[in-house]
Amino acid sequence: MKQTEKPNGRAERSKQAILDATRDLLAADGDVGSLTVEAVAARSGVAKTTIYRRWRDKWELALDAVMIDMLPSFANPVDVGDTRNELITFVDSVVKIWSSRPYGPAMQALVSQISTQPELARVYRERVVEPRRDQLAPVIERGIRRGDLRPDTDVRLVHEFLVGPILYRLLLSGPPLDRKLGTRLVDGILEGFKPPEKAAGTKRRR
Amino acid sequence: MKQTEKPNGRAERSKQAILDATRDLLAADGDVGSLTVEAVAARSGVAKTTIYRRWRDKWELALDAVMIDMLPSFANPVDVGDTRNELITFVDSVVKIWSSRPYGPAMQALVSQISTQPELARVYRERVVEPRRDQLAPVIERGIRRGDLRPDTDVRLVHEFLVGPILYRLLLSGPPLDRKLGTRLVDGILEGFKPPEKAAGTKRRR
Amino acid sequence: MKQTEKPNGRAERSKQAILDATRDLLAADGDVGSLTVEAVAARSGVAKTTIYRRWRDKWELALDAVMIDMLPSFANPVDVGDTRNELITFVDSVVKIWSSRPYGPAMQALVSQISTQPELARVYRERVVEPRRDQLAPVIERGIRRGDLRPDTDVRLVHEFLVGPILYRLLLSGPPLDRKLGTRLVDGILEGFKPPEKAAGTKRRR
Amino acid sequence: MKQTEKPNGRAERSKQAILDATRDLLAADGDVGSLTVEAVAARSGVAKTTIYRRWRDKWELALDAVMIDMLPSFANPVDVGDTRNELITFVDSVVKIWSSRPYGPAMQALVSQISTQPELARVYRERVVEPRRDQLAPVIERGIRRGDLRPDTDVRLVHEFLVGPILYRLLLSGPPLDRKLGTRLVDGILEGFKPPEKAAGTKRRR
DNA sequence: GACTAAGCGAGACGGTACGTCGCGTCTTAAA
DNA sequence: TTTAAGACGCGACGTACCGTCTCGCTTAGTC
Repeated sequence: MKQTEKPNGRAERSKQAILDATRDLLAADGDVGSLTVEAVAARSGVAKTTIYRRWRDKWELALDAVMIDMLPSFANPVDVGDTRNELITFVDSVVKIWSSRPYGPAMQALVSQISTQPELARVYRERVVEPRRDQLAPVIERGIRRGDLRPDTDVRLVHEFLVGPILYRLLLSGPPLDRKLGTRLVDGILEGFKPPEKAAGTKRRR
Repeated sequence: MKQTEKPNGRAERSKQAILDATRDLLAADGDVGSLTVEAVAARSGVAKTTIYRRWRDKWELALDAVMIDMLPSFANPVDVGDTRNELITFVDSVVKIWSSRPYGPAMQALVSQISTQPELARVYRERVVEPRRDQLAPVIERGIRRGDLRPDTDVRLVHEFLVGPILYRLLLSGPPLDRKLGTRLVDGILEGFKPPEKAAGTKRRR
Repeated sequence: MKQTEKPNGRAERSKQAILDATRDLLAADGDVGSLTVEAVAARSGVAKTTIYRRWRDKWELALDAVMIDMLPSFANPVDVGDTRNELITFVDSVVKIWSSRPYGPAMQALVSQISTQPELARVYRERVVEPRRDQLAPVIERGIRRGDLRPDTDVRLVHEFLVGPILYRLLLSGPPLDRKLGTRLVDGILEGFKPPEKAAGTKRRR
Repeated sequence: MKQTEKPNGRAERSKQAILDATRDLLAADGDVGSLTVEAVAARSGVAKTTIYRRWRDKWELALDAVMIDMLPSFANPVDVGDTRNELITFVDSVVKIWSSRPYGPAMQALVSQISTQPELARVYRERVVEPRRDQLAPVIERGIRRGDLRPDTDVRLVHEFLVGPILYRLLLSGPPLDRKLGTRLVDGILEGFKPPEKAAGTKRRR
């Protein structure tokens, strides 16, 4: 049995120490500059070499550190018989994670690296984007079956409509991510912006 | 008269050389790392000192360089009598700028700095986010007057629904920014995802 | 019986493998840098631990490796009835060993460590310098008895006159160690540099 | 005028600080390990980069540091009408420099690098070996003219006879470099080791 | 038409962190 | 019990850019 797989072996212990130190540093302040491999090494009581043995550079480390406990915190929307509520559950979990430390600031700091380094992008898509879309898919399916959503509703498009605006606020457009944001987004895309009287008779253009 | 204000003085000439070099380096490859102050100095035939005299650091320089010719390229949607077309014009100009060099890659590279440094964020909002919202406002107003949009349509929300998903694709979710994207986004938010027969009788919740 | 003393025990076999690997690496190229403990371990198929069990550090190992087969290769000058020839035999064995691989390059690489670390210096003197002087002593004694050398000839001084210049060439002054070098050195110290007519009547100053 | 050539410019000041720190560290203890570029930087209040800008590695720096004030300290033997005294003057200056700090220990530490790195070897020969031989040449010439030395006396050989044994003691054979050493060496090579009565009638073999 | 001071090129500098290398120690599983 | 395998703490390496700092030279604008 390899050492790395042993639950409480030295390898595992130092790995945890590194990830903890990384999260601490990311949470300490939003400054990307605070996350240095040397600082992680110092804080975790681990040698720099040990860090580089496991992660190619500090961005891979940071992504790992934030993803590992970001993933389980996603609310998995269960069937509550109400599509709107299920969508709000989904979108609120996005708002919640990105408005909490260290995840919001970490995302701000990491996003340039993720979108720039193909390997990081691949990992992020595989481990975050796709799982989240897979969580949303059954909600959409149930919504269509219930008659709450158009039969041709595209999961990918809905996903982008729900997450994109939150990302835009987090990164560029500024206003804080407040509690009501999720509800407004869900209502926005459910109802659309055409006035009801006109919407009734409109043929959907695609 | 100060030299800086003279149209073709030494100061102005070197400023242009610096901005040009910056754009060249950003366009050369998507790698952020290629943009170093020393590289800019070398390529523009200017001393590093001269760069630091004008910009606090390379991120301010980079933001300046890309904003300066990004701004005039925004399509200003004119009144064509059709709200949907006007919205598509707006959103297509976002898709277009972010899918072209060096603006897309530059945005990917800069977004972490913008969202992390308050001063950069302020500048970006003042000079990009708000002007774009100001462009969108008359479109929304005309749409409401024409009866194409609900009377309570929120410009800010529509803006975020149109730009957010594009940003999400550019940075994280991956799929390329294609030509049909703008149309799909506009139709998505106009119609909403409720089926027509139900949407007709629904009371909007806000 | 301890394993270390068993002629073909595991201990003895790995010791030989380590020494062989060390010599190979030293011979491979003159570069000292090629001799790393990790390289020795890899090449000998032995764990680093096993090396450190036997040698304090790589310099002790290296010195051991080169001394072990350097020692028996010393020509032990036998009584051939001619002092000059016996001295040439002695000095030529020094020239020969230091102009061959890996001994010359190894000496160049090791000399700083030997002269710097007291323990290594002690070992080198006990196992190389003194045995060689002990080889030279009977040659000098026979030379004095035969009337070929002054009665007060100092073995230590002759030894240093014969070996020193060779070492100087090997390490610093540069010219290659050629075959005639031994003869020139022996003649140089036998005759001295005073002209014969004067030397005859000179009283030796000491 | 280049800054580097300015006698008290920043460049020159930091260069001196670096060389001083290097000598201090070399003198502090004979340990080679004490001479680290980082230690030199720390002690001299200079950035590591500044050191690497001028010297390829710590060995070039060390060689420079010791050579610079070793060279002027060489006693240049003047014509005192007595060849033996002039030779003793020469050889004593070698004994003296190598028995003083930091030059002796530094030489012990550096000799492996000098003899191993062709570039260092070239510098050492050009700046130390050859100048010293050039100092010895006129002594030999005068000695021949005076009839104190054989007409075919080879400067190179005499030089090696005088310096080699000292080097051998410094590095390997052990006994300290004492004050009488120079005299013994000069007498040794002047008289040779053949007994006077035999030496008179001997034909020199070369 | 010379004088002078601001702005500039050039590039060395102190500094921080990088990612790498090899040392010598320590842990673990298998022989 | 000893070994091979190899992770680890450590310390230094040499590099890359950062942003600051002289230093003369250029170059306008003033006298």
